[in-house]
Amino acid sequence: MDRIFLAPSSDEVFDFVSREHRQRMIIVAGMCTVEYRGRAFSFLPLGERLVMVKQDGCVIVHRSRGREPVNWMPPGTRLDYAVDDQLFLVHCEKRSSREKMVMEFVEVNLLASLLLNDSGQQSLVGLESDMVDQIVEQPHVLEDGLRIVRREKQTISGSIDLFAIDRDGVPVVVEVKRNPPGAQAVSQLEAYILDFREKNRRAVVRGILCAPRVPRMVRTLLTDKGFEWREFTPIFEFEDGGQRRLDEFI
Amino acid sequence: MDRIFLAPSSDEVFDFVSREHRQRMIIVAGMCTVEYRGRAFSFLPLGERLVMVKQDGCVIVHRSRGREPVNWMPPGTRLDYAVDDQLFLVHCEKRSSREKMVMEFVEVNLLASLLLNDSGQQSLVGLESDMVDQIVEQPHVLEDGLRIVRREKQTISGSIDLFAIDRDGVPVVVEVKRNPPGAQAVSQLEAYILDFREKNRRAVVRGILCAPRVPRMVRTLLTDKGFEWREFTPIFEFEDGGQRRLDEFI
DNA sequence: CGTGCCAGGTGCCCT
DNA sequence: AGGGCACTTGGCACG
Repeated sequence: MDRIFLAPSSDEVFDFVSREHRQRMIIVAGMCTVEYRGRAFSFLPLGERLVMVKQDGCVIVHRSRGREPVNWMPPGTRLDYAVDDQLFLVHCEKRSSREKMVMEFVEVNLLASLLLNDSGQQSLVGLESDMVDQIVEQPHVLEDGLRIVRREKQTISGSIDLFAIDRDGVPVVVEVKRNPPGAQAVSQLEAYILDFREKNRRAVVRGILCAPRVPRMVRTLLTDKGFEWREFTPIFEFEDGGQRRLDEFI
Repeated sequence: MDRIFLAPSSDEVFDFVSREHRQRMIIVAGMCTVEYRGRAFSFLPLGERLVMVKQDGCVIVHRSRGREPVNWMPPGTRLDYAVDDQLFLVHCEKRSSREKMVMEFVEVNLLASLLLNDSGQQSLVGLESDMVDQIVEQPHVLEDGLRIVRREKQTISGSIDLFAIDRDGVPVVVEVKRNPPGAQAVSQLEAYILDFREKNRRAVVRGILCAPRVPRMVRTLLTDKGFEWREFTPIFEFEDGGQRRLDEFI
């Protein structure tokens, strides 16, 4: 099922990866250098890393710490393997995005291939879209009498999350943030509003920033610019019928 | 050096990880479910995945495709291993960020530990800061007679990349983007400008958006709002003395 | 600690 | 293919 080498020679590595490439996920751990040229330029001097080569052509280089790979290539990358002067070489190139990565292995400690049979779909709730869903279903969480007119309304300055009409018939632009917003969210809202007024001859329009928590600084900024804010923590439903707030920890 | 098990029993897995935990990076490949509760809620049904547990306490779950892990826990996560009813269980919890991940292994195909000796520093050029460096050194790439006054100037609406004075003594706000900017970058610039005028009694001030490429739509938006744009592709120098433009592919 | 912002961001969905 | 935007964004620098 799974195939493994411990401390293989460069030739053994070459034979192995040539046989397994794009058939299985390949794992190579060893002492190497990594050079990248494309969207930026980087060089990683000699050291021991773990490399994954997936069947979709993406390459991921991990160091001993951190969630993020130190180097990588996106899915669709073309790989060429070679042995030169006892070094095991991996040339990665993606022409469409014009980028390239080269790894030179001085030594390979672990070499393995895996066939991961994995077709299940991950369920995921608690995203901003779930939050918007809830506001659409129950607009009163923002304020009584609010009527949602449109979702994801396109404007020249970007798209706004919700466009609504309040109980007095005044249009309302609503920007929803799942995470505590910064000044940037206010700028975004302001741009929408200015744009709306521009296009509608200085019509009266309200702007609301909605998030589970709105930092004090942002509140001040909103108030200064004549906008409003709402704090709203959504409640999520699960397949088992349970409900849970996003800020509950279990 | 590196330690490996093929198709170990749950008890063997438990003994192995208990011994290696935080001593070496641990790799577990096998059939499992993954549940996450924290910043969101997710469930991944039974399937074969590759899991890395690093010494800094981060956990990374990879599927057969894609650069991104399907599940993960950040550095600093506390792990508990257990065997229950032939299942190998991994409980991951990070109290500071109130999140939790649970993996249940029905079967483990590959189990390994790695001691990655890796101390070298990665060099990386081509970032936005490198681009700003170049403008500071040679302001004429933006326009003749421009004098850079400040870098990373703080404003209430965020920080601006460069603050300068043009040949006529008019203040200039410069926003630098490494990647093609969107409408958001214009909003950001606009917020700075509005803020500046507010604080300086409607003083005359110019706004420039500088990027290697400025999309047509963004140009229009900038022009509408009375701002300017510059296209500027930086040239990077390497330790070997070579120079290269970021848009050159080799 | 939080706050702000870049990233070789990645991935998804839209036109 | 390109634009726009959320992300369990991650990571770092700074107050």
